[in-house]
Amino acid sequence: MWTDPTCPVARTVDLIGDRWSLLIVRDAMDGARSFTDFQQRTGIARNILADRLRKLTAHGLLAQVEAPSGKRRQYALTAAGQDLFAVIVTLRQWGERHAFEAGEPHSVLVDEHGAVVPPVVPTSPDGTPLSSGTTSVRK
Amino acid sequence: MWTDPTCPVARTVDLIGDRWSLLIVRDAMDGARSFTDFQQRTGIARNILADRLRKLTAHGLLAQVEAPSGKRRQYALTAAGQDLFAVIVTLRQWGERHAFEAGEPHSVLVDEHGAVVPPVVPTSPDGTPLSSGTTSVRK
DNA sequence: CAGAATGGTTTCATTACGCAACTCAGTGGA
DNA sequence: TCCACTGAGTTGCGTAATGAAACCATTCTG
Repeated sequence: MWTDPTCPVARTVDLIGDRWSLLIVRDAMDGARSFTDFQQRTGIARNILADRLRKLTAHGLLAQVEAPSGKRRQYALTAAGQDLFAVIVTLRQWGERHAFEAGEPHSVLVDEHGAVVPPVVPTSPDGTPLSSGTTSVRK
Repeated sequence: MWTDPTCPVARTVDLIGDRWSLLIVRDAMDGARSFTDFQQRTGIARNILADRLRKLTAHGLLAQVEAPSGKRRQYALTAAGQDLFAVIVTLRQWGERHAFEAGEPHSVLVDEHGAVVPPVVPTSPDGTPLSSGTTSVRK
């Protein structure tokens, strides 16, 4: 099924590598829970949203949970879904750096004190910043 | 044109949020340079590969460069393309954690000394690890 | 120079996506 | 209780994207 079945990047892209899944996860992290909530935030077509919610649920990124007080069922991120946080953040930071013209306004990710989240950078165990030139894939 | 014009995540997903673009970038980081090289590594259809290489080039992630000794032109990552390193790494690490059965073999990212790259985690300026619960998007 | 390899393009069938209309169950107010 | 309303999808259908395979023009290579 995969070109390279042992590559984690390929598997991840196979699960969330489309136009909408990551935006659904983004909005779930930002508090979206209901069908219409997702639909209005993303602007996705309703049938596609239904399909993506099904797939994300089937793959264990989302789960349908009972709402507290007799309300309708809602979608919530599972632990695996929450764990995409670092992916969303790096995507966001790349976009901030490269997808906007100079001076063009865009939203910014801040921590609970309002401080801008500094760039996420992969490092080796001793803290040395890494790049594609200083890393390799071991099979 | 954009899904959400001010969200960096949406813009980034608009550029590379499909089944193949990220795999092309992954392979470029792993040394792929020629058309057939990309085609064989990813298994993508040739017409789609041509289209993606055009788009990635148009968006400034790849550039066509003259090869050293009168060889054919090749594709190389631009600085913006190289800067996707953190995105690829977080996708890879998520996949390692969640897209494989226990004990199922997969490739691993190592630094130049062969040490496994530790999990990338967003932090606030003081080094505190962050999650979706401790961050928010400021418009 | 002939043959092979490279880097695509074209054609056509299949699939995915997007929009609008429709269904259906569960509130919610009079 | 009755019935309108909202939320959560599903269905139908037209358009766009994708994939497989064949085809073509340069560029190497012997």
